[in-house]
Parts: sequence; C-alpha cells; structure tokens
Amino acid sequence: MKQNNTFADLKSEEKLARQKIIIQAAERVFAVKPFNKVSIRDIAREAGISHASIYRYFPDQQSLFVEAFFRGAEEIEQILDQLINDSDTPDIGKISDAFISYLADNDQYLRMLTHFMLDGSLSTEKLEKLNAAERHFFDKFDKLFRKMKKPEPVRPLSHAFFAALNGVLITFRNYPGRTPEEVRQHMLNIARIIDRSFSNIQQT
Amino acid sequence: MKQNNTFADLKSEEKLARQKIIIQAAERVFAVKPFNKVSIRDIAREAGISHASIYRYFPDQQSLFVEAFFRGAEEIEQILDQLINDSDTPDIGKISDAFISYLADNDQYLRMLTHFMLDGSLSTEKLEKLNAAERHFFDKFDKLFRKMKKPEPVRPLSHAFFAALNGVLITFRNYPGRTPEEVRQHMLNIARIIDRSFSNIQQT
DNA sequence: TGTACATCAGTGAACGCGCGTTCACTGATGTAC
DNA sequence: TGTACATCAGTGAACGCGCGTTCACTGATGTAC
Repeated sequence: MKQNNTFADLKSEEKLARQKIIIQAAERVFAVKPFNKVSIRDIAREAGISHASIYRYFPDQQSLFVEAFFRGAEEIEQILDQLINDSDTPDIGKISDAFISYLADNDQYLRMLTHFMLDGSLSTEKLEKLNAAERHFFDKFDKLFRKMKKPEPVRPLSHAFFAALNGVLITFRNYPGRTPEEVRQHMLNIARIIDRSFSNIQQT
Repeated sequence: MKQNNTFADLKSEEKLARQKIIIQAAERVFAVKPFNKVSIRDIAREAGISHASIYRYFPDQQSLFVEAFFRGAEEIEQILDQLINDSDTPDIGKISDAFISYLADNDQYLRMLTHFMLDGSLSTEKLEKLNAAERHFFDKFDKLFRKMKKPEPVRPLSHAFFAALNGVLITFRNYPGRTPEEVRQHMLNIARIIDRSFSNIQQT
C-alpha cells in the first residue's frame, strides 16, 4: 500500500498533520474560553493562520468543534483502559478518581461534552459519533463491574455510574468562593460516596 | 403599609405583573429553542411587545434569563417539598421520579441550570443566587435522608444524590433514535439504580 | 373648569459589533513535453 | 534544459446576518393650580 502512491500519501499525511495543528490550537482556545464564545477567528489566531484557511481543513465550525472534543475523549478512554486492565481486582475508587481528576483539570472536555449533550442542533451524524464515544465509556465500565463480580446485566450500572460522575463534575464545577483545588477535592469526596454505594449494589 | 402610598403601590404591582408576563413569555421561548439561541427579540415577539420595551423591566439579558430560571426552580422545590413532607417514611424512589419526570418534561429548566453551572461569565451576584437555589434543593434532600434514618452528616449524601440525578438527566437527554417517552423511561430506570444504591448506604 | 407641566410605558430606528462563511486572487510547487 | 500548465495552500476583503443595547420621540395619564 505504501510503495505506490507515496507522493499522494505524503501529501495527505501532511494535510492530516495540519488538521491536527488546528485541532490542537482549538483545544488550547477551549481551555481558556467558554465554549459558546469560541470563534473560528480565535482558533485561527491561536494556530497562526488566516481564519479563511480553516475551511481548507474542516467543512464547517461544528465539525472542527466535534473533532476537538474527540481528541480529549480518546485520552480519557486510554487512561481508563489502563486502570481497568491493569488489575484483576480493579479499585472503583481509583477509576472514578482518575475520571474526575482528568475532567476537573481539563474541564474544556467536560464543557464540550455537556454542550453537545444539551445542544439540539447537532447533526444526526455527529450525534451518532458522540454516542459511539459514550458507548466506549460504558464498555470500559462494564468491564470494571464484571471484574467486580456484579451480577449481569452490568450495562445499566455503567449508565448510572457514568451519569453520576458526570453529574458531580457539572454540579460542583462553579462552586463560588472555592479555589480550584477545593472544588476538585469536594468532587472527589462526593464521588467517593457514589463509589461506595455502587460497591454495595449486589442485585439490579 | 397599604393605606398610604396606595397609588404608588398599585403602580409597582402593575410593573411587577408586566415583568411576570415577560418572564412567562421567556419560559415559553426557552421551552422551544436552545438556550444559546434565544434572543431578546424572540422573547419580545412572544410577549407581544417591542424588544426595546424589555429594557424597561430588566437591566440586561442575563438578569431576565436568570429570573426565568428561578420560576422553574421554585416549582420543582414545591413539588419536592410536598413529597418529602407528606410522609414520615418518604419513598426515595417517588422523589427521584418526581425530580426526573419534571425536568424531563420541562427540560428548558435543566438546560438553563446546566448552562449557568457551566458558564464562567455569570456575575458573582447571579452565581450566588443560583447557589442559594441549589442549597434549597440540598436542604430538601437532607430532610429526606434524615427521615430515612441515614447517619449524620447527611449533607454529602444530598450533594451526591442531586448531582447523580442531574447527571442522569443530562447524559441521556439526547439519546439518538429514541422517542421522548423511551428516553424518559430510561432515565427513570437508571435513577432507580441510584435510588437503590443510596438506600443501601449506611455509613458515610 | 381649563391649562400647563411631569411622569413614564412603549416604540422604531439606529449603532456598533462579531460572527460564519465565501470569493477572487496570489504564489509556491510539481508535471508534461 | 526551458516553458506552459495544473494544483492547491493560504489569504484579505467582503457579504450578510443577527445580536444586545441605546436613543430620541410619542402619547397616554395623572397632578397642580
């Protein structure tokens, strides 16, 4: 596959590399600005290109935004994967800690995810892709609950666990008058209660 | 207090009544349009007045939006209050059903709440008001958990329970390819798992 | 009673802005002969 | 080797739009004398 078409391949690889640069610039902007304030012009400025150039790489704004989100989602998936595969008796506390910590520190992904979940104007195709990413999370948690010897079906448990952790992140994000460190600690404390209650469940 | 100033009183009552009409128009618009797409002009059109008139009643857009949210929050509070005060042995399942059902059917309030929770640009004063409303919810759940004879402190339980229910609502709102009725049923099923796990908690 | 004045809800028009997207163009690079 | 052509990333300017907010004005109502 690589011995012919090498020139064309190289070109499309370069194109992908440039796409990636734009996505990374977007992530940096999202980390700093509220989701609905981020504009194509902001991202272009951060990437050091003209805002018209963005349209050489993405058909429209929504596509770029969704791609930026998936970068983060993949990273979380990898972290969870490691934690869950590492041991035969994984610790639910460690998993929820990792999930909460990552999304508390990189809260642009949480804001993106929530925005997409609440936004009715997402195209069906994008929604489907988003849903597929969610299902990946559920799969990871399924694996966790199976290792914890929870009775089948474990999928509803995964739904509830994922939703509950999301809720903690969203609900306590904006606690006024607390430092980020205090907020994070509070989230972890509340997540601990959820861990424990899920640990106790024996039948669904 | 009412025997003097009656004319002035009447006037300010009328003013409040007109404010209320605008807020109700806003709620109707929010029920139908994504939060970040709702404009002052939309609300004015729905209320049957000029968009400039809105500024006779609200200093700016954010204030109107926040007021509209509080109308809904008060209604949920009343529903929960009734359910929790009704019985000495309240059923946590009924309470979470009521919470989920109301916010699944009137999901404009959920979207508003989530938007405010995620939005960094809310003024401190508004954030504080929002937080006070949240604390009201926590208080209700505290009462519930005390009646369920959970060990003190119950406040962390309330935090976790509120956050988890919120998470369920947000996470499953946009399940693609499901009817609203199926979505609602799924939310109730997942909430049931959370209820049960909280019922089992005996020490925090 | 009439008259001059104050108050204030309501409004259409305008301001100024930032946005997503498109367009016509430039210039670098590679290709064909 | 040079030359004519094709491709395509990149761009500044412009389009068209909707927005929040302000402004100057109208007209109804009440008040003072």
